[in-house]
Amino acid sequence: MAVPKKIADEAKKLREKINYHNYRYYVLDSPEISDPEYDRLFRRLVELEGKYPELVSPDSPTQRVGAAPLEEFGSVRHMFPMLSLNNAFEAAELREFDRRVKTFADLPQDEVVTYVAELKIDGLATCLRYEDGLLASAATRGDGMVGEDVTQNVKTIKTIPLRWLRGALPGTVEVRGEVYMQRSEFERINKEQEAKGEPIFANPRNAAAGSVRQLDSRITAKRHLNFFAYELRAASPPFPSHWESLECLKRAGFPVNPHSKKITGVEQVAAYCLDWQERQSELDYNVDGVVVKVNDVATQDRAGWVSRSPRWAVAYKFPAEEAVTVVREIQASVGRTGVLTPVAIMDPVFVDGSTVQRATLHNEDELRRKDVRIGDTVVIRKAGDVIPEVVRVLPEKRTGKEKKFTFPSKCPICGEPVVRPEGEVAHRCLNPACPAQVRGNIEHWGSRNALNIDHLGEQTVNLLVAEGLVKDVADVYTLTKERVRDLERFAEKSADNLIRAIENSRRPPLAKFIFGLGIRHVGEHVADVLADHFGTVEKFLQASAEDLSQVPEVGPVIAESVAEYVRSPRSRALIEKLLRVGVEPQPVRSAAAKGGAFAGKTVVFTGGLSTMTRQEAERLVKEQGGRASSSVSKETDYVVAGDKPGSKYDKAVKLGVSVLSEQEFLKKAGRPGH
DNA sequence: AGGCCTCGAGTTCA
DNA sequence: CTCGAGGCCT
Repeated sequence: MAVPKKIADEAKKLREKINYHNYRYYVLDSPEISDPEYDRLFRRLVELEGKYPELVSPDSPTQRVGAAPLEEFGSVRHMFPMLSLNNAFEAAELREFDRRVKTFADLPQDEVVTYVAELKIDGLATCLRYEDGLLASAATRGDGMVGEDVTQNVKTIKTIPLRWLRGALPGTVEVRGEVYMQRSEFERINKEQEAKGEPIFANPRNAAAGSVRQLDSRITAKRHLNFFAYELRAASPPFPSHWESLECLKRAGFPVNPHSKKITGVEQVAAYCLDWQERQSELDYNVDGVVVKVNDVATQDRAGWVSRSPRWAVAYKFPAEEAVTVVREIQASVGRTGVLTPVAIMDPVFVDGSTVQRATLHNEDELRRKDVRIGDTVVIRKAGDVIPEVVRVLPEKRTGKEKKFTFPSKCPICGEPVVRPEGEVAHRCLNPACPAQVRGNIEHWGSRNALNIDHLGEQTVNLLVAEGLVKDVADVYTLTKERVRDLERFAEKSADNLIRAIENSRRPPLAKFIFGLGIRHVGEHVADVLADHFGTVEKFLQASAEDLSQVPEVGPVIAESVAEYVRSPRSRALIEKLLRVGVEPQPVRSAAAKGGAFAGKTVVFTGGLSTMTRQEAERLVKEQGGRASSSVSKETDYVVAGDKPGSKYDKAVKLGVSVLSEQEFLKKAGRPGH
């Protein structure tokens, strides 16, 4: 049944009206009409949409109430990676930042730079994608490249425009900002949770995070989340300054933090930071610092990037919440490599959202520097919001009964001797058969970045090893459902899950296989490099120290460690056993053979890249069949000169090697405008 | 030789 | 996130 034109027009008008009043009410906090009037408009729209379901458009305000629960979140790739910022903890570091900006942007040191300072809201970084002004998707930060699709949930946030009110930019743009929960709302929700006998949230950030990651967006709708926009990104930068982007966002109807300020000169910036450090409690939301950005986009571009963070922005962090507790014991925990790590066991204390009881002391040197003793009263805080850290000892609380910790001379797990090798800080148990190492190796094999075997976590591994079912990683593949099911805590279903997860891991890419072996100095990255270089397990097993040191990024230490590993009868036996029980590492399909823009070519990068990290660029070269090297020689085919190229550029010119700009490189790789 | 950047390995709690 | 250490550039 076609919708009569008159009705369609009315619905459209209603949507626009409601969206406008929404904005007046929620963003500007100055409604033009009364609540009953608003409700009348809303009910009329619901009525029309009920009668003619085809009227429901994605930007209809009725879509904000939440939809049926999802099975799981999809994933969304960000147009531009969401990167992290360098931190500053005091004014001196802000001045240092200012100095670096000028150095790298080729400005005289007496130049006064204009910055934009914005409160750093303690919430969840979120990326909204708009297509021709219409909200298309919303994603969490995730790993910076790919986030979770939380569109349904974000639509319930009333201050986020489903369609730009005015000045919509054409094409695809990303609006980034922080989803947060006001303190008052947090308290309201916790009271509600308490009344329902449900667990309460530790802090507003956790409450916001929990609400955004609700599979049932109807629940999210009931938690009144909020949003501040702070970044606008499009294929080509739409404005010459950051401040103008913020103004555009405001015009479009986004809430932009009212305390954001354009500031001239680093001294004024420092004053702003210190001012808000004092006044943060005046706000109805938590802030953990101030973000400072160079205002002028051209200056930003000249200042460039260091690996994954921009040189033109910095996060000034307010001092973290601290707590005082007592160290009752210091334990040495043994990791999979045999390293003994001292861990302080403390009286439980509540800091920044959770109760903390343990904190790593890293190693002997660190422990000495901080001079932590058993019985000491210490100040602790969360490093980066999660990991507890001992900040300092309070020596005035000492009674004289405190005991210094001495590293055990025998491994606490297997009783074999512990040594601290010359020139290293780590204490090690050298016994490869030490249960801690055996368990650790199996756990590592199953871990997410190695063979990714679900359900093979710490608990399960402990049990399997204790029961004698598994002595090494190869034994994992001889497990049967019947044998697992007979274990305690394992019923039909969980046994099934485990066995299936193991079966799914039988054909890993060579790189994952090598990483999973847990060879010393071979982490994810080096494993990747080795797999690409050797291509098959057979070739890898024949590698000599000399072959290995030819591999870029592999120096003498890694070469020796790997050579030792592949020649050791113990590890050869293990690998043979793995192959025998049916693990088939997949040879690397040579990109060179497949052809590609850089087939058989060697590419070297110099200077900073603006649209991707060095690593990503190197991966791109590899995907296209080429090899990324780090030094220029006559074997080099291309040198890609980014921002501020170094001596490699000069060398390329001298040797007559072709030099590409970043844009030319991207074009060649088939990713123009990436 | 010294400095910078990246990588590896260990860690916490819910 | 932390520290330590390996590799490469200057």
